[in-house]
Amino acid sequence: MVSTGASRKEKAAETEAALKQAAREVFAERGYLNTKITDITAAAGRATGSFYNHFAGKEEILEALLTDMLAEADEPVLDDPAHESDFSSRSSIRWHVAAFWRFYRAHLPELIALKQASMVDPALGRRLQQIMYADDAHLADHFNQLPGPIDPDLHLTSMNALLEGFAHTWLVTGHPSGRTLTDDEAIDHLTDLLHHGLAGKP
Amino acid sequence: MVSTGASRKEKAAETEAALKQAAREVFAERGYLNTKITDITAAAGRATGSFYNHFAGKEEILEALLTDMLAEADEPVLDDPAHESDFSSRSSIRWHVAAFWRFYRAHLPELIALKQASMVDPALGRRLQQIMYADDAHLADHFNQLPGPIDPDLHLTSMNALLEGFAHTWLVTGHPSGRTLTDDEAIDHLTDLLHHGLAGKP
DNA sequence: TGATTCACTGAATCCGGATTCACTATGAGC
DNA sequence: GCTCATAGTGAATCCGGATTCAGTGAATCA
Repeated sequence: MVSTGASRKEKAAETEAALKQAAREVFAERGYLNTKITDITAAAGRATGSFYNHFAGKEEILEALLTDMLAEADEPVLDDPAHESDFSSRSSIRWHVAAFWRFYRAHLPELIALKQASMVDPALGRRLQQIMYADDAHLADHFNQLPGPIDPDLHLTSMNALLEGFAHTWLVTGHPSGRTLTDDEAIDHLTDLLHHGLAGKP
Repeated sequence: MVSTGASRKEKAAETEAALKQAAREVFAERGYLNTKITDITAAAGRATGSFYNHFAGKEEILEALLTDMLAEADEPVLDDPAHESDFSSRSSIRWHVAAFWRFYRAHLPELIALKQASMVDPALGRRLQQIMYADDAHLADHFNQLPGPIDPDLHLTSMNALLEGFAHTWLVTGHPSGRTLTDDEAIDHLTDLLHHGLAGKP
């Protein structure tokens, strides 16, 4: 089942890549907790035991996927260009929301898996989150630029809760009504809510 | 291990109650997915097999807990008295937030379990959510009273995401810093955010 | 009182899935 | 070409936990 005409290392790398890609697919399809090792190997077209030539277990392949994901992005979750470094204007809020939304959409499999794994094993979750949000501290600074008395801890957890929960509902589980959103609809809505609350544009 | 001097039905009811209470305790302590049937029976001081005299499995005891929870509350999640039936003023928003917060805090075990169960088994999740939020429709109506163009689906999922995610972080996993919040701090923060966005009180 | 039923009990059984490992095939080194 | 090292293979094994069930004793009923 392995393609031919490649060196040993090439083949090994190929298999590892196939396993990772297969893992992304099955994680997206049925979630992390519901996938068996054999689901991954089957999707990758390899034998069961082959998995263990590359990873110690499900946790490890998830870590590898998260590492890949972060390596691929310039900056972890919320990119932070100099020209959009605060939350005090609608456009800067929108910029952050859009960055989050695109990232979430592009990495559904990893983020679904991360969420499920964190849920079952809080210790693992903390470790993985630490990798993911290593630069939350940057964000906290930006909140300090907002007018009025601001509590960065509260604002940070609120934003995470809102963005992740909203994205999860619309991109992963799907809205009960079956309705779908365009990226712009979602981003605009979240931006408005963060900017001026339930009242919307003033 | 069963108390004496009771009729058969009384004893059975007593055992069932003990199992439910034990389930709440271990769900709160280690989560739904990580608890074994024997964890529940051990905590209840009963034998393993006793569990199956009352419930077909973990799913069923969770359903029973959710049913109890809802029966105990007058109205499901967000109570809705006539005098606070919209989201257009700060005080009405605060009222809803406070209702949610108290409910969440009072029913941590059930809500933790519900979240975990939903995560693994979307079909079960949908069924349970349907029980829980049967009256979401009421809320949607209230959003229509807000000024400006409002989209009830988006507002509803946003509020759920924000409130549940925030509550989960502070009441279940705990904030990474170890910091804790008083109920009023949490409720005020959420109210401000919903009312006027990141800018806080205008 | 004697017979019957019911809930409780916990050891035995069952089951799904993770992990291992003896074996095969092929590229690397000589 | 020959030997060694390595990745791949998948059936066998292992393991944790769910579920069962025959046995026990107390409440119910005649």
